[in-house]
Amino acid sequence: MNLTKRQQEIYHFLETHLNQFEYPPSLDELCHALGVRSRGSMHKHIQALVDAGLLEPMSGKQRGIRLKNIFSSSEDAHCLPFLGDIAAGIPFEAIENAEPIEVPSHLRTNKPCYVLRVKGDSMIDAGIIDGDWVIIEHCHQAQKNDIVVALIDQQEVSLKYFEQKHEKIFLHPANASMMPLCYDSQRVQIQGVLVGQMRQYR
Amino acid sequence: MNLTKRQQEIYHFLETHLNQFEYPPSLDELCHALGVRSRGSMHKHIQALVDAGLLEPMSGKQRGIRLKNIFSSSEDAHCLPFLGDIAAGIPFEAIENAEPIEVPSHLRTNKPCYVLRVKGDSMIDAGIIDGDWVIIEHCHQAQKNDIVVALIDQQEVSLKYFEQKHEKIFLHPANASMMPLCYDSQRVQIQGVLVGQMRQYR
DNA sequence: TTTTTTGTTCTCTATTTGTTCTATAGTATA
DNA sequence: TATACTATAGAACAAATAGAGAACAAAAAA
Repeated sequence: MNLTKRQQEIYHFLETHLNQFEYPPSLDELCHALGVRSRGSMHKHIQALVDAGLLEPMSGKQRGIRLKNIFSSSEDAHCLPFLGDIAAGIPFEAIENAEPIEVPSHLRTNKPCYVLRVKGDSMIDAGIIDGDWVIIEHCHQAQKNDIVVALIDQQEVSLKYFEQKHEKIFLHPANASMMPLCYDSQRVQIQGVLVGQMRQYR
Repeated sequence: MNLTKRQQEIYHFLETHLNQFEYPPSLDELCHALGVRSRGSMHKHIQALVDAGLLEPMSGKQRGIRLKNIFSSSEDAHCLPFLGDIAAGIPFEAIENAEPIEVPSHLRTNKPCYVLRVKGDSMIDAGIIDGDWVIIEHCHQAQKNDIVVALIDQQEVSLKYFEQKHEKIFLHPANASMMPLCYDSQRVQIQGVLVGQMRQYR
């Protein structure tokens, strides 16, 4: 359903100013803010916005005007735990309280996965840049040329290409200005393998 | 049905300027914007565009001029139409049969969007590589530094940084080994702006 | 409880704006 | 020349939109 001019004005006002009120405004207060003298007229506009699915129904409650969250329909979508920045490391105990992030099914596997946010430019030549989300399959081993989340000396976490030669593990950045890292294998713990990546513009 | 010259002018104006109005213009306002003095004449043109399937029917509503949303068909909550490779261009007739692809809500806008698959390395320095999916908001104008889907001479389609200087449009690759392209603005048609990106490993 | 605030419904009026119609004029084509 | 198509102006009408204000009922506060 399309909004009329006045309805758009009012919705835009609510979008931008609703959070500036201490509590949601009454119809009279809205009238005053928008230069309308009739409460009944304002009520008609608000009701139209409710019918259009843009506001929650007030159902008689005083000061019951609320914006409807358009994207809240992601309730039943496939979500994974977002565990924060890669540099911060992964306290796996905190998965329970982790914020969920929506991930399309083709960017994950059917094994347990989680999401991290990339910090830094060490994988820039692989098209993974600062701020990207990466979807990681939670596992503890990898093959050559996998991109892995590696925990070094129980401290530092990073995203690198994986290679194992005998008792040495090489972690290759994808950045011409950085050198590969080499560790004894017992110092490196694999915390997962990269299976997907997402980026938001705007 | 073919459009007359005037109808094409008006449709092009609506494509590029409709979203610059706070709310859709009335016929009188359209007349003023396009230098026409008769509301009745404008109505006839708009009606022709409705009959041609390019605009939604106004059906008596005030300010009822809307571009027809080509993507409204199979709008599964979390899916967008996947229209194939970027190089292939966008045959908008084939949208009906387009395969749906799952896209998380935070990688799209609440305007009509579609998905393309990237071919080639022209945006590699922006972290967009061959085989990536890109989510494009369907619109017809852009700002400097937006990454756009541009149709050149009704033939070639590509993904580039957008810049407009007077009557010239510059399309900048993100690849040190490629040169920017420069065209007269009427040769370039914007088909959308990049709002999200996804990549699958494995 | 009583009082005040505030949402709801209603009627009436005015303004805005889409729709239809007639008339005029330019241009291309048979 | 006659005909068809396109474009424009402007008048008249009808529908959609917006607002005011009264009366009432539900909710919240005292």
